[in-house]
Amino acid sequence: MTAPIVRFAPSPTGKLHVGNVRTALINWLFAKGQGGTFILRIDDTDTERSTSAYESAIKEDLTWLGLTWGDTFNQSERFDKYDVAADKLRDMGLLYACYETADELDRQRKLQRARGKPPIYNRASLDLGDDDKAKLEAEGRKPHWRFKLSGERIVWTDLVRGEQTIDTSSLSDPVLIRADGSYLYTLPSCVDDIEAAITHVVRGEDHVTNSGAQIEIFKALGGAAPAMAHTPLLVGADGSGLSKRLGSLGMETLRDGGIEPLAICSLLAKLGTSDNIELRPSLDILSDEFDFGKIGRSPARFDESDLNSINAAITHEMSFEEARPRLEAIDPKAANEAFWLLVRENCQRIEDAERFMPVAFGEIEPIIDDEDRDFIATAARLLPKGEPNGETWGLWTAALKAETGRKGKGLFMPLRKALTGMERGPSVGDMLVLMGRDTALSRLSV
RNA sequence: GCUCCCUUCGUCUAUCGGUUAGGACGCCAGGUUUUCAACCUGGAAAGAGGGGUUCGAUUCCCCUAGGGAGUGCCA
Repeated sequence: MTAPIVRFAPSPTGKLHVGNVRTALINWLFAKGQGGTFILRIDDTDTERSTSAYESAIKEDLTWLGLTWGDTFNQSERFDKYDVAADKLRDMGLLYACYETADELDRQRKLQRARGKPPIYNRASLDLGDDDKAKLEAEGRKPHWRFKLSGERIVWTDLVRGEQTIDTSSLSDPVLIRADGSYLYTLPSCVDDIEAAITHVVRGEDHVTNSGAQIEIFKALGGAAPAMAHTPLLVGADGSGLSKRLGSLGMETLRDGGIEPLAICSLLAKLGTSDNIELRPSLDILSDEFDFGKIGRSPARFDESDLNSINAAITHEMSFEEARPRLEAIDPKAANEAFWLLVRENCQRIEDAERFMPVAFGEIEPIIDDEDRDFIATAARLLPKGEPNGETWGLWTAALKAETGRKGKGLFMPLRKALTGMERGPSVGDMLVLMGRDTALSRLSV
């Protein structure tokens, strides 16, 4: 196969969330795995809703995720190209002026629906003569422009869904140009895909019917349609649509919540595929493992708790150097290698290390149960002299065991609770070294 | 309403008519002689329902139910 060229084409009308990111990721992994090119196209033909703030947020998020692009451009800078394509379609008689208002169309659709018929545009404007049009325009009406579908069945072999058939006679002729002269995404997308020599259009299955219409546009414009791959959409953990929760599933929210990019990519790359869902070492490995054939056809549930456990796996192995900047952001004192290596296994996110800061370097409220008071007093008395080191814990607990006869949980848990104020956490012996003898003694004072 | 797609353990899935229906995550139990984590061992856990076709259906067909998507002068 020749090297594929793919594109991710977000509209800068909002922020990236797990749904878009999955599409971006799949495109990226496919391109990378085949030695191809990943293009970032900003679909900002809707100048009303598009903002440069969203555009830079999207680029920032993609960069953070590691989804770098070989080329990027904005559709808003290419209107002249779209004009040429539109003229061509008009000359071919495939783009025709329509004069219905949005209200009229809405009424028609409701009527058709009420009769149990599919709400398809009736092509009334196709029959308008020049006189009719002149009259309507004299009334001040501006036309919008529709692409004339062939009415034939469009067939393609989808890389995910297999043989696909779209009956264009069951579709409305798509509006390509609004009454105000601006372009909808349909035509620019085809024009750009042809010019960028896109080999594979990879997007969510919400686009399958669009693809049917767009394949006709590709052909009309003289190009062959790219290969198509439509992936099932993600749904929430409860099986319902993801749309309600997009805010909490935005990249910004996840990043602020301490989620690592590789956790997101690992989950999104494997979810809904026949591969196991687990942390993978890198995007390169993920792209080596990527295959359209592994993607199932039913919607996969996106569960945030999976994200947390994959993130925990990253955190448990993260080196001090990697964690350092984020630890510094918590507290300069937290940027301590011994501390990090001790607590990381108890952290799901780097930021969870903050929880153990008071234990190592600050004040905590010791937990000493009444029945353990004598034991703790004994412990304080037997704490080896000098600053604690790697040997101290073993010597100390052995002495305590000999003196009190306690062992196992009864021996260790009271010490843990007194010294750390918690029932769970990192190794107490190592924590003892960090907190120092004076702090330990003060926590053991009954 | 109409069109398309989907439906196997809780979750992601394997199975190309004959399997003790497999794996992973999660869960439960035990172990590793402190907790958590990690690791090891074991365990519970599934073919939406109903009809066909067939010697034999999870697998093929139909119906029903449920879910997703489309049906925009959104993308």
